[in-house]
Amino acid sequence: MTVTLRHVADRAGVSIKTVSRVINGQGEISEATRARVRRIIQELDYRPNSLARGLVSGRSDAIALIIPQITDPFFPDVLLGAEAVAREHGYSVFLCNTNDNPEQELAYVDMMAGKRVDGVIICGTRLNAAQLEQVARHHRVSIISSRNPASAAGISLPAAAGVCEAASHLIRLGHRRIGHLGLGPDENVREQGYRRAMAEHDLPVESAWVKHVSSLSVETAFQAALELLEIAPELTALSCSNDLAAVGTLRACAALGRRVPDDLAVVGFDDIELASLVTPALTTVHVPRYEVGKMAMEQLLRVIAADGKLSEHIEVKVHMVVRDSCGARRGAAASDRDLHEPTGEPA
Amino acid sequence: MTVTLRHVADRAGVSIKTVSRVINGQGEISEATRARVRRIIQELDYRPNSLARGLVSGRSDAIALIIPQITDPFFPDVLLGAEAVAREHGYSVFLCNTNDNPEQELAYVDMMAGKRVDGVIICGTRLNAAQLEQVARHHRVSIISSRNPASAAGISLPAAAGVCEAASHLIRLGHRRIGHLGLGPDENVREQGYRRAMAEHDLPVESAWVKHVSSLSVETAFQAALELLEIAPELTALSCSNDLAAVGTLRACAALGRRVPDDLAVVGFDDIELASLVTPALTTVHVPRYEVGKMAMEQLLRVIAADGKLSEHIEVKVHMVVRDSCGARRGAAASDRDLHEPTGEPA
DNA sequence: TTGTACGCGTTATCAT
DNA sequence: ATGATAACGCGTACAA
Repeated sequence: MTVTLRHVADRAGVSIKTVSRVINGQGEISEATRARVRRIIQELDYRPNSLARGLVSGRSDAIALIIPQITDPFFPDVLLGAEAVAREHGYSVFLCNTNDNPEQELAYVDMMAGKRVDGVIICGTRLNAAQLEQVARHHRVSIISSRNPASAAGISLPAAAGVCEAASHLIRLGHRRIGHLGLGPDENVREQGYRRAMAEHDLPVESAWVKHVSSLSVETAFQAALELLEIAPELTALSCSNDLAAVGTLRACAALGRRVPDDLAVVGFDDIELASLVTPALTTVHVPRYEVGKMAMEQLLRVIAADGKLSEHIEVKVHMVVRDSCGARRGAAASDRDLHEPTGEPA
Repeated sequence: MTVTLRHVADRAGVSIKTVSRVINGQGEISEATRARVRRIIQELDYRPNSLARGLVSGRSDAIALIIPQITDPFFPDVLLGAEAVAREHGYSVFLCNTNDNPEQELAYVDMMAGKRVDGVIICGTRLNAAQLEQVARHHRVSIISSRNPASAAGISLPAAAGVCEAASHLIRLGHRRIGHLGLGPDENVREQGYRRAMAEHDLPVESAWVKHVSSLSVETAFQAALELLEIAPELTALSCSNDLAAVGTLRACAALGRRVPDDLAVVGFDDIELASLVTPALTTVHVPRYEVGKMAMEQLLRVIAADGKLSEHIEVKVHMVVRDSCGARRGAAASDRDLHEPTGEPA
């Protein structure tokens, strides 16, 4: 039923190798036969079978992108960047959404190994260091993380430094009782950034001030923030592991009647589009997500080209974006700072 | 380098067929050899090559999901639902992001045909009816759309009816000069819903009231709304093709100093999470996206099982969600309607 | 310039 | 219960 090289060759009265040649543009072929073969290919709507091709070439021209939650707006941007580069280079991408589940993540790694993907991008892994090392040893990977195994190539996000900067910002604004809301108890790089900022300023961190959630969504953060603010009403500021958590906190404050930033200052992380769309707009740390995805894929291409022998990390830069959720606003109207300036804006 | 059946067979002192049998759980195998083979497989970390498997079986256990923009929060949810079902059934999913570009969409369809995917889910296609028919004839597809080709199976979204309902809501609130902002000029199902509502109520639609954009994002909608409201300041309400467009409109109103809903009522479509997070919260039409993705994948499985001979559409239900952006708010505090009710909420 | 024959790793058909 | 062998569709030596 399905058209193969054989069919095209027979129909064109040539050998399959000749057809193969015109398809891959190799060797010298007479213009006449080339044209004829091309026509037959069109007529028969022939399409090379990637499976067969991959079987012999040992390459599948596919890569896997492993992420915890595509519904977190952080990841679609990363995906976009990675996919753009992948497509440019003829690669397709398998999307592997792990639902924040380490076991599902490992299962996907295995599955993708079976698919003989040429490489794997792991972003926002929920694996522990040992597991990640293990995966990196057996596969060609490009890891996007703030805790990259030394043995694996990838993109390094200065998350601890970023959160530290954000927390320091709160401290500079005069806050002393600052809490943290984030993933826990294991994935604590960001929390460490918060703790570092507190330590550097000789500020105590009460254990009740740190709240852990199992996944970062507006809803889970909303619940967690509600509990946190009940247990630790003395907090005047909250550092959140990402913007979704910060938005959940905003909602919790609204529900509790606490005004932001007056009654509670809030900082997020990631600078997803949502951060600038909520009220008050979030002060947060910008991560160039599209670039990160792009760089991760470029790095993966290098790993593939280097036959796996490459373990370089590239560190991206992040920077704070000050908006309204901490009360330290510099001029300008709240509504249009992050969009192009409209012409003739009325007062 | 890579471990094959052969290696396992040799090491276990059996034929490759025997190994194949224990892997696929076929035929009668003595417990002894089965155990031994299993052990060797573990030792060698053997993994069946899907490419080879697919070559002979004619199946790749992979499907393609084609979407215009993963950064539109509509699609991640659809993806999640589709992926969950896919994984349950042992399928992997290729993500094909077309960037709203019909040519890239067609290119992806071709590419995926080469990959010998077992089926394709097309969601939010930018192809015209003829192109879509064409694709549906040559591939096993499940199409998520509000304009499903009769010949193809899929999930049908009552977008026109939904927009009509939303626009009618505006009309019931007393609005007469209502505009529409959406994708154009081709993909106009939603616009038609708006026009139907206006027609049913004998209201005119000035050509200046309908604004087309080439893609639906906050940013493009912001620009478009700015222009629209300048050209047609007489509008008192705006029906938007989706929530992102509605949020862009909200931003434009903020920039122009027009209050929502007082100076302009706004309705969206999709009910993405963002809709309930902006201020004022959007009145919109809820689409059960996760369910849609799930159903689409289930439908695709049926198409595959039926050997492509299936063209049934399943229509999903949508419903209006009234929030604050039209001024027709029923009781309750704005902030917590869409999250679980907190205990002991202060006044 | 073009063709033949083999192998990629697996499943399936027959034997034994 | 197990094994030899032929496909699957394509690329690559090696010939011609």
